[in-house]
Amino acid sequence: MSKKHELSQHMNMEQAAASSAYGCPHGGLKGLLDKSLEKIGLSKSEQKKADREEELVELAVTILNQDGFAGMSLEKLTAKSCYSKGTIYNHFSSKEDCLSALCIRAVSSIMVFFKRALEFNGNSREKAVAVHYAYQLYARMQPTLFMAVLSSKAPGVREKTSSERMQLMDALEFEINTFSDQMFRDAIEDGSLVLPAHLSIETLSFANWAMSFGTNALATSAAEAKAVNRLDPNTLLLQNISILLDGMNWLPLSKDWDYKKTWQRVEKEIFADDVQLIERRLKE
Amino acid sequence: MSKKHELSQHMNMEQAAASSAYGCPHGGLKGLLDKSLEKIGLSKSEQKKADREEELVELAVTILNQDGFAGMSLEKLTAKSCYSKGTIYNHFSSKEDCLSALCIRAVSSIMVFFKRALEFNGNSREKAVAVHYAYQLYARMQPTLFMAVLSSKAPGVREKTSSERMQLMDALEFEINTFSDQMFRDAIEDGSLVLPAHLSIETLSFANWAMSFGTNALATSAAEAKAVNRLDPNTLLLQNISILLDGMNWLPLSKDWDYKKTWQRVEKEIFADDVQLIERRLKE
DNA sequence: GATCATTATGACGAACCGTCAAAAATGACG
DNA sequence: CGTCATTTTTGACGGTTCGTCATAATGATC
Repeated sequence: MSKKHELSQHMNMEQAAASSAYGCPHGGLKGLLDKSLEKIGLSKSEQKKADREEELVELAVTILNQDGFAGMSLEKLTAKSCYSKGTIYNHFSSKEDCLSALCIRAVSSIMVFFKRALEFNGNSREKAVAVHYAYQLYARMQPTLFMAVLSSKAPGVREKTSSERMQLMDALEFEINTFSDQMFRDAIEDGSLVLPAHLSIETLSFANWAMSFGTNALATSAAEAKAVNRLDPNTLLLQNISILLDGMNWLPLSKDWDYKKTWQRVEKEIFADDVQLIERRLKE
Repeated sequence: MSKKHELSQHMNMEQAAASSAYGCPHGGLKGLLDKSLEKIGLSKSEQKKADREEELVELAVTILNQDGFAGMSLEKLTAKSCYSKGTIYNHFSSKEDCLSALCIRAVSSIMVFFKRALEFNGNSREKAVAVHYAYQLYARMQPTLFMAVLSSKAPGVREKTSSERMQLMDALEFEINTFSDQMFRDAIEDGSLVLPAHLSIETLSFANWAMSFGTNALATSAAEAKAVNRLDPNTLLLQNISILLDGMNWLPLSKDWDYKKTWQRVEKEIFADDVQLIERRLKE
């Protein structure tokens, strides 16, 4: 029996909508897309597989959001999808491999956010602030996925991840690194930052990342604990970053510039849509 | 059949040594300890249970270190211990509850480290540096446990943790918070730190924590990745913290004081034994 | 040593993992 | 078309882990 026939019984509207865009076993309107996609140099079967992987990752994200990190299982993914176990394992060599796929998706999204943030019109330190805003925004939009990225670095997960995916992962991380380094290079270039004695660009770049990551991770996972509750979550990261960048002597210093205004401008000028999305979700 | 009889067959020396100190079902030399322990106000049965819990947590830690986070299971704990499933579940209401117990153990150890660090002879900023050293040292000694503390904050884990353990956890976190805040109070007291405009002690304390946590977490879990590899792991945290504390204007600033020397003094004067332990472990 | 309360045991059903032989779909070629 | 080799899909299966619960063992009390 084909799982296809269960569609109308077991699928809710959301899922149906999601998968009809691609199509189960030999799905419907896909032919229309094929031509344009073949241009990229993928054979039909390769393209089909890529499409399905996209579909499965999407589905896995919804499971992750519903049932949390530990609740995510390939069994559930099999049940929710219209494919069978074997096919699922044809895409993901293991549960951990699937998790890594989710993380690649997450990091890619973050990178897109970062690039959007960079379009903010301001001085080099303001641009850095905008990038931090983007990071914090993503952490709030996708808390589980955000934390999952960290878990995916655990040895147990890495060991069970396919080597191709590992390469992709590493390449992405390298891209983010380069991106971060570049922000500091730009700042040195335009004179607003002078490399402190004994410190390299890499060191500053890492410190910057560590602070942002640490703040977001604690804010995300310790949200109910008192340590974080006592502080204003909206400007937590801004404050922490301001202290750090002041420590680097990145001009203009926070005493000479209203970065809170910058923060709000970023919110309104670049990420208004996404913020609205969060707020709408909170009301429900 | 009692599991006790399997001891000589299935237990290795290590485990046997560990459990003989307490004793399976109605273990041997325990009576000697009972009197002194009763003073604290626990009945024999309560004490016995507490002892066994201690033993189980110890055992769980070894499993965690061997098989990693995901590999830890109450099934394995049952197999390695000399008790049965029911008894194990009598101590831990679920796998997650057990994990929380491990984290409580971890945070307690960290707190002990912190207090030792505070005994360092130096100015207030040096003492803060010593505490960071302690944090980083623990993260290197118990990387899996260190990361597990974060995972235990996930909603899925908290939900399945017994309420008593949750309370203990929250109390511990509060203690660490208070401890951190106090460092800043002391610094303000002795005049080496002036509260910057619009910033509270809580804000500084949190920034300090976030930076330390972020650095250690990234260093621990991204050790194989290039981002961290390119930097010196031993002074990573010191550098990051130095920038941050400079940003707070905590005197003496890093340009006026050799904190690398402080760092090394802390290592030698307070944590020499533990560092040796790590290095010995690396050689094997 | 008879009685009752507490604790320990391991068999059990359910969920999940990852594998694999068999079935179905695909597509190349006459 | 029909044939047949290749590729993909399927779901049944063995193994592990979870958490529960009826039953058995233990211990306290009189």
